[in-house]
Amino acid sequence: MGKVLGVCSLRCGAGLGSHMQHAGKALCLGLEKPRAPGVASSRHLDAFWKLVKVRDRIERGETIIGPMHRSKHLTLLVEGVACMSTRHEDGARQIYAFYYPGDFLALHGFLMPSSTEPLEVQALTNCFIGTIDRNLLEQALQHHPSLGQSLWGAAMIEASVHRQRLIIMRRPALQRVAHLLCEQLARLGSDQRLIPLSQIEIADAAGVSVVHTNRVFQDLRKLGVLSKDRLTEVVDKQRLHELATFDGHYLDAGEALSGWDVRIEG
Amino acid sequence: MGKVLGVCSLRCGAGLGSHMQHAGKALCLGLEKPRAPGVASSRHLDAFWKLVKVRDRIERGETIIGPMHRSKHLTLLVEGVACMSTRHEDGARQIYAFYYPGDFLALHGFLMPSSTEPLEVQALTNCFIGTIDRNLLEQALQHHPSLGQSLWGAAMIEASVHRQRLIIMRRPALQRVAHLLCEQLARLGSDQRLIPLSQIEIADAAGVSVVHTNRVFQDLRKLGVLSKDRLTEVVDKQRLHELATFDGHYLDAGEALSGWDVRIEG
DNA sequence: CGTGCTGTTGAGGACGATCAATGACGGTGG
DNA sequence: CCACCGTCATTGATCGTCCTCAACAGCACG
Repeated sequence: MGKVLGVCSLRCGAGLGSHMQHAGKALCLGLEKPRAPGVASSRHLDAFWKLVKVRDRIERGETIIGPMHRSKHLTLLVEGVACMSTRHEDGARQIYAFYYPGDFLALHGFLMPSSTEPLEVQALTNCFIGTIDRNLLEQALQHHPSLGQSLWGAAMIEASVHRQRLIIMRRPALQRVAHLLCEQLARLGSDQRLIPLSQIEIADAAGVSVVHTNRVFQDLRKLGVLSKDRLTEVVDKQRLHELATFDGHYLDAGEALSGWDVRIEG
Repeated sequence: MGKVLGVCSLRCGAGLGSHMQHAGKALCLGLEKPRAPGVASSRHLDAFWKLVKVRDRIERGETIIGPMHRSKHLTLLVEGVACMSTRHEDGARQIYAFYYPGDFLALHGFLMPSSTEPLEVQALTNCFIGTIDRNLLEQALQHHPSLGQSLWGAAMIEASVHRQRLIIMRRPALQRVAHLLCEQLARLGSDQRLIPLSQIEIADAAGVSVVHTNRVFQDLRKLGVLSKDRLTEVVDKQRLHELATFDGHYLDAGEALSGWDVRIEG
């Protein structure tokens, strides 16, 4: 079996296939609409999408956005998988969030350019990223104020995800991993069962050692939740949700921020 | 460590005797001038402060803001100590943040009224709270746009605090507790050495059992960091910072959000 | 065919949870 | 003033989860 890495899915555009394949092959053939966490599709997004220009191809393992990044543009993941992380002083990697096609990268870093947090966005597979110039975004936001709501909503959801993770950090490793898997399924889309992450990456995000993560995987396989092969494939989503006591509401922006209008001054 | 302004903070004026004491006694005697992150000039804050009306006295242990709170007003802690928390299904309490006089309570809940997170703000001592009506706030924000930046900046700092806590959750208990104490010192102010929290509350926030928290306290006392009496009193702040590898930058709003303007529509 | 990354398995040990009981302190009512 | 009570702090003992170290197997890639 091929590696899981390199697989990405498209669930933004309606007609786009979301087939899984392996290793290093870039499969996303196009991306019609951006998908930020919590940003439901709307007519404004069409206008938004026109602002995006594909800028760069990023090799797997490279840093997309560095620690002291003061962005004059907003970065968007067009294709591939990435994560936001920091390094502990002992070298261990703390992963805060995974990003999939359509996600804004380090949104809070764009909204708060002066943040001194040593955050880093790293490509977990070969990626394509798009950028939106700050000036262009400014204009768009003036025409479509609700777009700003979406931006802020997405940032607030990032915070919700962090809070949620604080909760499960106090639970045993199996539930921690299970919850993380649930979250990825929810982010990836309804019919997605294959999670494009390695055990190492899941371990770094769940705060569990790689060895123990592997044992948890085996437990989950015995429970009939994960498939037997080397892939991270969920075969019993219902059971997984039960094990994790997962409630995906915290990922919904819903009508978040309704009534608010965000715009950019000069 | 420059300006450590705290989370969601409209902090008391500097000259005010806001000395805290141990569990049970709420001693903040007054609150004259608010202070908010990211706003150098205080003329906006004066206008802001006039909107606040003291509404209620909250008894220790009571809930200030319930889980499904859809606020038509913004709540502000005038006096006392409070915390934002959730309950685990087993009854354990997860504390996300402590609030001190001048802090906004559950700011994200105000910015995202539709959030379904079961968050709760609870009074840890007898408290006085103030409220700002949403309509009034709306008007004020239109006259003083930078206030909106402050609101959003404070919300983003809440997220930073959560992220930071995710980092230290992977470190041993002593450093976890030490870091939490550092954070409280930074939030309380420069000269404050007495932390108005019980070991139980610190345990619930640090994710350590109460028993083990007590043992950590004793270790910290042997290290000469905490005083010998039953109070949570820091006598060697420098050493505490070293133990925790604390860097308070993540609490700075700095010039966050400069260039942004937030206002409220209807 | 080596090299590197990921996944897998075993053994030993540390950290911290849990249970249980006691001490210290403040407040309350008799 | 004293007995009683509730909350918080403290201590000991036991046990489980999970980390660490170490080695090896499978697979992709040059």
